[in-house]
Amino acid sequence: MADVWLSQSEQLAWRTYLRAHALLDAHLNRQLQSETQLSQADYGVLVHLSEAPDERLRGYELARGLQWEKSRLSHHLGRMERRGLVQRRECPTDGRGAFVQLTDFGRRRIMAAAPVHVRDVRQWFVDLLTPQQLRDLQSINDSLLAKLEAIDSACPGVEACPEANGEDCGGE
Amino acid sequence: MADVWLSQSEQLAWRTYLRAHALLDAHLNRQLQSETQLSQADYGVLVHLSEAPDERLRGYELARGLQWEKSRLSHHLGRMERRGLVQRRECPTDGRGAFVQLTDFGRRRIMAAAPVHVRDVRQWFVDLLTPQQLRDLQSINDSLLAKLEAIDSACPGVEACPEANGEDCGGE
DNA sequence: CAACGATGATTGATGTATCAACTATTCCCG
DNA sequence: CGGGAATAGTTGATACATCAATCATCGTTG
Repeated sequence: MADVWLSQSEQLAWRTYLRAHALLDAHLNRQLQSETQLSQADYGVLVHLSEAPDERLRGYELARGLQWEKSRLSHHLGRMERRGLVQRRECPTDGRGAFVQLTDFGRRRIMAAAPVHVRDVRQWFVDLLTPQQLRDLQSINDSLLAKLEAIDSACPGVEACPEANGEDCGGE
Repeated sequence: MADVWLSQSEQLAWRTYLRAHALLDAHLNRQLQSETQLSQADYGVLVHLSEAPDERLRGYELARGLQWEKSRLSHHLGRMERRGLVQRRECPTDGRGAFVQLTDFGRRRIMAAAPVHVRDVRQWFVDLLTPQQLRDLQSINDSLLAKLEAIDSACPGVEACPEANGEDCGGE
C-alpha cells in the first residue's frame, strides 16, 4: 500500500539479482572479447546471419531478431563492416533497403567463436546451477517475461517499444 | 567434451534469462530516465552517497560499493559534477585521493527519484512474482553469485592467470 | 632519507547505446 | 495519377563503458 519501499527480503532479492547478472555479463563479455575479438553484440549479429538463408538478412529482420533499435543496428553494422565481418548489399526488390551479408571472414570468426562462448555460458551459468535450480529459473523467468511482454503491448504510454538486447543463440 | 553445445532446456533457460533481464532493464532505465532525468548509474551513485556518513565517500569506496572500475567512476563523476549532482573535494588526510560529496541538488534529486524507482521495481519485478518465486530467485542468485565471486577471486584478471607468459608480453 | 612499489585517481582513445532528426522509397487510398 | 502515411535505413549528438597509459602521493624498506 503505502509500500513506498521494498521489504528487506524484496530488496535483497532485487539486489542479488542485479549483482549476479552484472557479474555474469561482465565475465562473458570480457572473455568473449579477449578470446575472439568479438563483443556479445557482434556475436548476436553473426549468429543470426549465419543461420539465415544465404547468410544474409534485411536490416529490419536483423533488428527484429536481435530486438535492437534500427539506429543501433545501423551504427553497429557500420563498425562491423569496417572490420570486414559483414557487407551491405543493395536490395534489388526494394530501393530503400539493403541486405546484410555475412562475409567469409565473418563466417570463420563466428564458427571459431561459438564453441568458446558456449563453453563460457556453461562454465559461468549452467554448470554453477543444479538441474533443479535451472528448471526453477527457467520457469520463473518465463512467467516474468510473459508478464513483462503483456504489459509492454498493453501499455500505450510507451511508444517506440522495441528494446532490450537479446543475444546469444549458442547453437544446439 | 561432447558438450560443445547446450541442451535444449539449457539453452532455453539461458535465453529466457537473458531476455527477461534485458526487457526489465530497458524498462527501468527508460522509465527512470524519463521521469527523473537520472540513469540507473546516476541512481546507484546517489544512493550510495546518500547512505554514507556525511553524504560523502572516497572514490575507491564508491567504486567498491558499485563494483565499478575506477576509470568508469571517474568519467561518470565528471559528468555528474557538471550537472551539479555531486562535488569533488580534497581529502585532507590523503593527498592522492578525494571525497565525493552529495550536493543539496543531488540530495533533492535522489529523494525525489527513489519512490519512483521503487515503484517501478515493484511494478516490473516484485509484483510480477509470487512470494515463493521471489524466494527461489533469491536463493538461486545467491548461490550463483557466491560461485561467480569464488571463481573471480581464484582467477584474478583474465591475463594474470598462471601459465601463458613467455614473459615477453609486449616487452619492448 | 632515497629508491621503489603500491595505491587513488585522472585522461584519452575507442567502442557502444540511445534519441531525435533526416532521406528516400514504397504503399495505399481517393 | 497524386499526395500523404508508413517503412527502411542513415546520421549526428550525447551519454556511457572499457582499456591502457599516466600521474602524484603514500608506505616501506634498505
